Amino acid sequence: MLAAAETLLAGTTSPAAVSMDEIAAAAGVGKGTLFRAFGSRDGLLDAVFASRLDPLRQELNRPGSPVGPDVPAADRLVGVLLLLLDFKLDNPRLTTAREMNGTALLQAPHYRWVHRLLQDLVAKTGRTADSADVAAHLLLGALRVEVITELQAAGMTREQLGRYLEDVVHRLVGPDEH
Amino acid sequence: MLAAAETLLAGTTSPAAVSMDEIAAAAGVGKGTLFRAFGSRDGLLDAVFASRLDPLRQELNRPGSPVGPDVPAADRLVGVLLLLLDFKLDNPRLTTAREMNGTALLQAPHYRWVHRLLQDLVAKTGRTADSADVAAHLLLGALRVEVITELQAAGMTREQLGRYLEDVVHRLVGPDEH
DNA sequence: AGAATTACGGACCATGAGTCCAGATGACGC
DNA sequence: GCGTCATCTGGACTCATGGTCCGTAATTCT
Repeated sequence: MLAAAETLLAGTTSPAAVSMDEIAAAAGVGKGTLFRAFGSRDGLLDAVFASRLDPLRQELNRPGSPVGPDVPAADRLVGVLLLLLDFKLDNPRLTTAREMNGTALLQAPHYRWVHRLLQDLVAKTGRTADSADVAAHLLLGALRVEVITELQAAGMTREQLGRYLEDVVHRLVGPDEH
Repeated sequence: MLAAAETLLAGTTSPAAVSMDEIAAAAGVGKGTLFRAFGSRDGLLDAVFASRLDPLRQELNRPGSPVGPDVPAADRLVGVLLLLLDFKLDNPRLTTAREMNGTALLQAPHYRWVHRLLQDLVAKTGRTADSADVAAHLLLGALRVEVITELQAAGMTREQLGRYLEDVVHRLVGPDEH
């Protein structure tokens, strides 16, 4: 089912228009089964998302990786963000489906997870928890598909996007001043 | 009709659940009329938004106002953002209705308008047009209802939000470095 | 093998955006 | 004042979609 959903989402220009009926049909399964397994459309989307995000999670835990647990916070932060950028560039439809679907994005499990990670990393660069909280939201805001898409449409390349992201990080994560 | 829509939106905790039927009924008008006047749900929402935003627009054009056309860009920028913050704090439901309704927020007329304004102001503080474009998106990202709501829920007061916003501006709008 | 429990699928329901047309309302000429 | 024509209006209707429900099939247990 996850695979079917993923394929369908990737193959349309308007992921919001992919219905649960279609996904069920494509997965060769009844609608009831789909809902029993995932609870709701959001649940399904989250599950697809989680499965896609898994390699990234692994990479973050693998000691020795360029974004592994031992890397200094500042570098790791940049690394993670660039990885997320790549993820969004590689899975635009899926991300769109999740980010543009009305329901509270900030409550979604993967958002909370990434936010937490970023918050910790930012905090380690010398900011209070509160201020790191805010900064993490801002960094994630900078990565919204809508924004990225818009910038791409305006002619920015992947590399330029990466550079702009790094710039944002540097501006945003300096130590508190007051 | 605008007034009816506004009232209904303000009076519910889940603005997404306010239907066009309800609005039509509350306005004492047929659904057909509603759609003829605004084209679609989005159109109506935009219209309500625009009407609410009008005083703010006026203030921006009034010479002598603290955010008027003659104020130095850096100050004006902060002023405008604080005004927008106030607006969102004062109209949380309306803003939620518009920001959380799936359809491309960045294409909405008011978003484009504010973005343009911010971009110009940022550019005047010594950044290239491209970089100002990005910065403007980030600033608006910092003002998303979802984020603001979350921070409020975490216990931040209006004043703290204002201060955090100012901090973001200062971090974000310095001159380009590379 | 037969009973009991669980899982399945797709018909069914509820809701809400957007359409459409029969009739009301108003403008205009006589 | 009245008939005709054009325009506008309201709400019944269509259609799409998320989510539920239940008869039946599969599976497990004895």
